Amino acid sequence: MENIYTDLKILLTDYLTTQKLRKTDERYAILEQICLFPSHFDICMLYDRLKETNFRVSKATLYNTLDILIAADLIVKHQFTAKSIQYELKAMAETHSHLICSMCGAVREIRDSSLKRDIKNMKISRFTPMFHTLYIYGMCSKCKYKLQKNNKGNTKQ
Amino acid sequence: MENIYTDLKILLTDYLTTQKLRKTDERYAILEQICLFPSHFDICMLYDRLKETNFRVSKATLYNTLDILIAADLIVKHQFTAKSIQYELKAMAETHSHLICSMCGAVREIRDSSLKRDIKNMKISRFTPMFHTLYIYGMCSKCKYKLQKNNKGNTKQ
DNA sequence: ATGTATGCAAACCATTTGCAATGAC
DNA sequence: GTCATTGCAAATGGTTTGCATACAT
Repeated sequence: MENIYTDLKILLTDYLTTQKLRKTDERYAILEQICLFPSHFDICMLYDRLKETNFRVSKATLYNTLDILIAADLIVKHQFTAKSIQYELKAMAETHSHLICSMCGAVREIRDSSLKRDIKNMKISRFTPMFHTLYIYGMCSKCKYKLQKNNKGNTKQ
Repeated sequence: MENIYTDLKILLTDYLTTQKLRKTDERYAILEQICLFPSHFDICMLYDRLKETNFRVSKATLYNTLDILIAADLIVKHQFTAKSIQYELKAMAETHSHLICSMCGAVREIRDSSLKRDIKNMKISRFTPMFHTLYIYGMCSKCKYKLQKNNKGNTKQ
């Protein structure tokens, strides 16, 4: 599982080299921590995680580094909700779509290989697709259950 | 074209009535202006538009009202980019997906009825889908052209 | 030695909140 | 008359920026 970092480390080094950017400890430490997240994460989660493991990195550096990782095509940015941006390893994001509960904000992933294929095969003029996100908004079973329970009280609507 | 407002006005009235919310002039004026936008809009655009037409409405009321319109299922929220949220009439959003240029941020719409159907037919356990968004990120032809032109200078990479 | 990267703190800005005044019911 | 709604201004909080210091090259 951790060996995804082994691969991405090489890609990062390649990118930093061709772009003439510096190979700092912070950049590798950040990528390493990102590889340990099971899926999405936000800046705060990453910040806290780094603080309690290797070494603390400033927020400014985090934002800067995440932009580099996006440019290097290693991670992607999600905006499921207005509050706080979420990130994810691109390699992981490619394998699933997202179910987002409009009530509680919970995000779940689902595999949908056939749909992915259809999207990839779409013919689009004057546009070169690189990456896509499919967000399906709705209600998770927990919230639906809560809602039904609440509605039992007012049967006359 | 404007008669979409005629329809939505009725739906809004229904919603406000069942939810025991007040039918204020502001709420109808806001919905009316929204119906005049050809597609996406943000709070600022709506605020300016209202100021130069009917009457000025405060930002606080705008945010409040948009939340009601979302709850009433008349509009949807988009987060194409981190900066500023965009909104769109739900009836319009259902007809297309979005192409977003990662370089210049331009958003274009494309119709994709077969894909929409596939997504609707997906079987998802423990989740009730209400609405979905497909964002395809990539490069628009203008930016691609610019990039190619720039790269001609440095052939040695 | 040079100039990029980092950390800190201040700035920014869209959105939210608190509260007094207004107006729908 | 009551209480939801509005407008205003202040607060919030995630993200960005400016600048002095640190360090990769």
